[in-house]
Amino acid sequence: MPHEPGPTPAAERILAAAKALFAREGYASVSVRDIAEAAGVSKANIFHHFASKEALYLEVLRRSCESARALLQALEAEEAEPAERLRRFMRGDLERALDDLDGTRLLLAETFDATPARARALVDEVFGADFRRLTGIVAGGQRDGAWRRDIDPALLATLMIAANTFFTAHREVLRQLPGVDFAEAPERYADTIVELLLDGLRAAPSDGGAAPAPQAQQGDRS
Amino acid sequence: MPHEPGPTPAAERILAAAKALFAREGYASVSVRDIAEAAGVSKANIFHHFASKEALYLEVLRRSCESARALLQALEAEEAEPAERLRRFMRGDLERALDDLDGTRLLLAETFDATPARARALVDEVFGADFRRLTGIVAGGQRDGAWRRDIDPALLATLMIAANTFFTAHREVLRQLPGVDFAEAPERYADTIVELLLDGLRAAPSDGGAAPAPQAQQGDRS
DNA sequence: GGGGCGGCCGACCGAGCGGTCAGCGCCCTG
DNA sequence: CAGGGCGCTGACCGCTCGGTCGGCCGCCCC
Repeated sequence: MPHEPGPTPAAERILAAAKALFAREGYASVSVRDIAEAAGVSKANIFHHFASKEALYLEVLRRSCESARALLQALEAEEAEPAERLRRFMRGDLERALDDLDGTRLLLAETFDATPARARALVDEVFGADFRRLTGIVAGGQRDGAWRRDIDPALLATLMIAANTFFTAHREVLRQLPGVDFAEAPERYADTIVELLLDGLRAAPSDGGAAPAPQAQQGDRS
Repeated sequence: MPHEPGPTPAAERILAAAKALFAREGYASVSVRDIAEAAGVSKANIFHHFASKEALYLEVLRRSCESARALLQALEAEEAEPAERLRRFMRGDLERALDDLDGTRLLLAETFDATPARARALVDEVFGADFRRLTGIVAGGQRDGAWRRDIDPALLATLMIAANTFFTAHREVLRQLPGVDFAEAPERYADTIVELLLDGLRAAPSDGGAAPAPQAQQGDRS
């Protein structure tokens, strides 16, 4: 190529240092001086490449969003039966989250207690499409007749995402919890959960005193 | 009582304001001036009651820990069959988390990416006992013979906690996700998840190509 | 009624913050 | 080889940060 330098090497180092620091310490706890030192550049150079600390943060976030979205979309290109697709999604999603821990933590911190506008933006740009695909897999299994239809696909998708999010965000707690031996075995964690959910999904459509009926049996204790 | 004033009313207002601000904005983003203004006191008065900003934060955190632990222990005093105990735990835990949203967010932020020492302290003081109780309920159901024994009780407990944590921490995202109609119905969310897990638990001990066997079938793609 | 004491305040401090600016040197072009 | 632009820097700016200090004011005990 002729002369398409793109971001300077120094700019890349700034982005990398900023990503690590923002993910580990949080936006407000990191100073531009910290980032400059970690990247081995002068503070002024950071403002030469980025308009402000916030603009730098947003660029870091944008890249993390883009990479997460790309990896998520690359997941599961081939066709397979619904159970297998669920298994692959769960494994792949968790593996991706752990591979880019800093990026994942950035996104998690962003969705944690986000404003409605922020949440909508993140859903539209990053999570929405994959969540839809996940619910689509479940709905497909239900249409096949293999799975019960009284479980909301969105709820099952949420449960799977919740499991992976928890593993990623609170892994250190998992390591300390009594009786937990899977903190270092994410694949076993993912697989076991999917199998458990799959068995729940294959059960009969809930005859007992469960929570199937849309009637409001909801008694808030008043 | 004669003269046991305890914390001054102003000190209580400071604690309340600090809790709300720390929970919503994060420790580093909140200044002592912000807290003073929100509490309607002078900044100097804050340092009159608390040695430092960090000491104030720790006191807020200590109170939130204590209250969470007390409410969790109050859950489920009466005996019941395992399934019902699981149901009550799930509902109660989620209700408590949402009732004291600020306190819950404080704890969640603390466990998010915590250092090992911090994680251990929080497990020892707050979560450990309840996690043990939850795994105990599951193990009891397995001993009864009602539930399959190839599911790790700790994993099921983790999954339940993960579901509640996710609902609490990322509720705004839930509201924006396509096809999600339970963002405003925490009790339905909790109940449906428990029923799904219960059905998975009642299934046969996993004959297929599941993830039961302790053999390492783990192939990381290398 | 006088005195002490604890809750509380306004004013102030040094440090560190995000951000600016004039200028230096390298490299590419004419 | 002259010149201009760009990547980059050290020094500097105004401001806000967490924290301190001397003193006021009202209550309670003698």
